[in-house]
Amino acid sequence: MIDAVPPPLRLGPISPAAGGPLYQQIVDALKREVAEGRLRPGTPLPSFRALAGQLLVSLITVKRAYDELEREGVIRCHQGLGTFVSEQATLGVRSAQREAALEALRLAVTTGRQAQMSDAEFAEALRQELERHPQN
Amino acid sequence: MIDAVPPPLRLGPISPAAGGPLYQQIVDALKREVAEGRLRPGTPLPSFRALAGQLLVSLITVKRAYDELEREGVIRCHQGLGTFVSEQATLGVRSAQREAALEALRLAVTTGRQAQMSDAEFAEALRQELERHPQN
Amino acid sequence: MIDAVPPPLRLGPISPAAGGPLYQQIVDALKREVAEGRLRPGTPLPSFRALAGQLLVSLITVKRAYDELEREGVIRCHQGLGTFVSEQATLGVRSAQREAALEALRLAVTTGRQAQMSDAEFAEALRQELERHPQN
Amino acid sequence: MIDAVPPPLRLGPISPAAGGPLYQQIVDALKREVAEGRLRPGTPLPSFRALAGQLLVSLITVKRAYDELEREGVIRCHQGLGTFVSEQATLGVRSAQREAALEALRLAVTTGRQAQMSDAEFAEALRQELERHPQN
DNA sequence: GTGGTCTAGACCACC
DNA sequence: GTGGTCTAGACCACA
Repeated sequence: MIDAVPPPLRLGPISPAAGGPLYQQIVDALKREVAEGRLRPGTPLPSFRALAGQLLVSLITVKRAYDELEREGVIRCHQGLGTFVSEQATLGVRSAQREAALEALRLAVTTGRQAQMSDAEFAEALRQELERHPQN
Repeated sequence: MIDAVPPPLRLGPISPAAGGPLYQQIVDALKREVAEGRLRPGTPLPSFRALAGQLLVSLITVKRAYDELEREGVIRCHQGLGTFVSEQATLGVRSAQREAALEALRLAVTTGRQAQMSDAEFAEALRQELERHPQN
Repeated sequence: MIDAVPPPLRLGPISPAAGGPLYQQIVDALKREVAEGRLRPGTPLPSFRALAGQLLVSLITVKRAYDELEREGVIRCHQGLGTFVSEQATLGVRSAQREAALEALRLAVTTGRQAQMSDAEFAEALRQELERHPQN
Repeated sequence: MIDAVPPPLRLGPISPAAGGPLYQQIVDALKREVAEGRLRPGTPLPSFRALAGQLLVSLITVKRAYDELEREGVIRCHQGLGTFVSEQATLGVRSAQREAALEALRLAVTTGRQAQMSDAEFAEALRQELERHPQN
């Protein structure tokens, strides 16, 4: 019996119109796949060329995204073998996302307090957002 | 008896190291002063040259910040007269800050949900942040 | 029987908030008085000081406005005697305003044509405006 | 067969003598190209450096014009990629030009009425102008 | 190569 | 004095 082939990587469209740098959009999309469990440790990633073709971006943009992800310990690039999701990827990414979420929440509070937002308003706003994004 | 003059504007230090563009830091600092009521409608702002000297940035950088603030309706620049906080400044800035806070909260939720954060964790994190920044 | 005293000059408020330069606002306001017949040739104008006090602007701003009006032949300044509406003022101002109106209309047409406005749209817009400003 | 390339951008001469600020002249010229359909959504614009060279103005002046156009939603600037006419550009510019035309017409009427211009005179002047600028 | 930011300094119009 | 515009040139981030 051979290993089950992982489903092909399906990332959202990468576009300059979306705001941020292209390489950052790729980084975020891949982190999201890892955090939500669709990309498991050990899974091989597409080659630079394959992903560049799939996302319609330049090769060096993909290279930069992979560099960033390797720097953060999410993936491992092995010369000649290919690129793989690292073993600690899921935990690492999740704790990083967690920290990012807390940071955003911190920003929300400092900004809202400047505009005199009350505890109740914050609580209500949070409740609404959580409802809109139910836990998996 | 002498005329009451507004207390001298005291902005936090502006530094290239602090992340964003210098002019944006100035914009944010001034918006904060307005939102929190320390800078009231009608108050004269320092001249370009004065603020540039005080913050140790270029005159052009101050100009750019003032331009942005005038575009957003926070201040009014009058050639030959000076620059003043506009009448609707406080309300406008506060509602904009409110919207920005909600946006940040939205980001916190989408990011945290990717890392499987539960409703309880969000609520607890919010509670802590609100405690750290009590309402004025 | 003595000459009827002209009614005191009553100009709209002059304010930096209105957009243009202060001196220009004064020039326009006085031209309007002349064009509409409330200021007749020979009528004496307030002194620099009087008008500056009345409009709450600086003396040199009034000076600049009077200079401009004299340059255009609307008023005559006589050292020691005072300032008076010139004899040809009404006709001159009216023909100048006429020309300005035509110029604005020209601009309206070139601008609107760029946005593909039709003859009918222009005619209808003109009709509405004329209704809103009936002839005296 | 080679790819179709858009015809090179041909803007009228930009000159300090023409009245307004240089950057505003550039803004207006580009809006005109968009409004009249010669510049379609998605079309790439010349780079800052290229346009600065072509118009014989400073790079910064072009930058300022592009900034203004991006703020108004007419173009999109993408770091590293270039600058493009935005998707909603044509509609947006046309409705803005329309509004500007109505505003100019409003000014024409208020100014002309001060000089006692009659309905008939306005109508005749409009007729002449429309003849001089026939609809495309 | 592209656009994004910052600097130093000039000249002008307005008050 | 004020703000408004323009220039020449630098450095950085992105593709």
